[in-house]
Amino acid sequence: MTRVLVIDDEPQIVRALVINLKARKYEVDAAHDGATALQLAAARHPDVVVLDLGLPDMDGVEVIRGLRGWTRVPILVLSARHTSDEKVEALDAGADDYVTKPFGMDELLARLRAAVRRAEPVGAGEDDVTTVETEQFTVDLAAKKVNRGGKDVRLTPTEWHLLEVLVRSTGRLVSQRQLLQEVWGPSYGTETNYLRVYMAQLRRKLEADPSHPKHFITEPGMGYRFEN
Amino acid sequence: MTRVLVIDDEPQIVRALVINLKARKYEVDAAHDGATALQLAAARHPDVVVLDLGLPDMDGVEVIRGLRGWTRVPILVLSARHTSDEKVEALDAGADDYVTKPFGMDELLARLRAAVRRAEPVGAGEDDVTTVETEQFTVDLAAKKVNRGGKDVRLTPTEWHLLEVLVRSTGRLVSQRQLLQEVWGPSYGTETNYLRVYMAQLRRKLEADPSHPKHFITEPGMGYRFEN
DNA sequence: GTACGGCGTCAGAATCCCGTCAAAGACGGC
DNA sequence: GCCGTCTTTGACGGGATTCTGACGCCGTAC
Repeated sequence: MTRVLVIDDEPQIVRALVINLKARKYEVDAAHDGATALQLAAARHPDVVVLDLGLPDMDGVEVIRGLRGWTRVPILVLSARHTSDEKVEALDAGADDYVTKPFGMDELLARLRAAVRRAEPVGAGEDDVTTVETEQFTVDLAAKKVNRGGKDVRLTPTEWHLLEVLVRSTGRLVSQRQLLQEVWGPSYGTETNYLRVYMAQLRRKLEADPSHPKHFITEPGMGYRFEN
Repeated sequence: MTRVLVIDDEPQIVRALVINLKARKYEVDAAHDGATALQLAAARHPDVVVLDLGLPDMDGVEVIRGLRGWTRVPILVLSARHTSDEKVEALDAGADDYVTKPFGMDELLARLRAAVRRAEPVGAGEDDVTTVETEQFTVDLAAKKVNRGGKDVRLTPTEWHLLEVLVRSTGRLVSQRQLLQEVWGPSYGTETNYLRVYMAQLRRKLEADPSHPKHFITEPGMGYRFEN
């Protein structure tokens, strides 16, 4: 699901955007000032940012610069200013698009889709690592492929999803609750038997010695960890 | 040097753009109709395209689709039409930005810079591939032709579009949702029966043994993959 | 030594997903 | 207005995937 960060200090605009975006199956975070926005962006890694330039605490262009310092996430600027200079400044600061208020919701959504589409196939913007290698096997996150000894390994959707979550935080412990919610959905959290079954599948398909795993480590009572 | 392709049938607009672009050290090609534009694009591989939708010989959106079949070059659309529908259609067809006439030259140039900047780090690789060959058949993305055993294969528009999307990300898994949204439009995403029907068509027309596909691989529950 | 909680394993049942086919509906050309 | 092509829709069978419960093992606490 695509995650959108909406930054605007006018509640009615935020409301309109949130409603429309959620109706179209986007995941939405909202901030009403620049400082919160930068924090949220760092914490949530949105796939696209919608930014109103008229914020109470800081200049909108500063927000753009703050984001561009560490991410290439598409930024779609909203503004009431129609002057050419404003647009040029925002675009040259790193914005991807500039829409003047009042705007048509259809158009905004289309521009949003365009921005997301452009960014997508490359590398999701945040992690540059698309392949992970171990002595036993290779995981290609972009192609969604696992190779072991020259042969592609077939994984079911659930197996793949679980592997993906673990590999994305290589070396770190991922709690059982977190795994369940990521793979099976937000309403799961206690069905640890699912994890046992699917971890066994993964180990059987990928570990050299499935009963003595080297990469898929169990942390009893806590969760699982992918070690490289 | 950045190469720009300008497509417009109004001489004075072309002149103004060419002068301004050349003054800023862009290399400029110009076309005054869609057919010439597509040829020029294939021959010269511009880094960015400025496209006026009002062309004498074909619909501007068709030009966008023609380009998008084989290249991800940024497309900046110019149009006198202000309606939301026009914009949405162009953007969803693959345009990157939409500027209504009359436009400010400063703004246009800023949007152009933004479009080029975005595309920069990616580029390099996949863009120049216009034909893909397998033992069974050859796909020419620019010419929109598929050849099998010396004969051209007739594909319907939908079949072609689906093939195009798959071939463009050869080796990578393309999710069902992504395929549906690319081929049928942004409002689709769950109609997987369409995919089943059209994948069957493609396999029947292109695979040596349609019931045991070598190139059009199904990843159950996830999507499809074109393997070469 | 024993009870208990957490984990791995296994196998059967229910469900989901895919490929296939055929027919109805929409569209465009003549 | 008719006809052919393309797209959409529905139904069906077979196979893969997911869910579920039972069982045994192991370490820890008492």
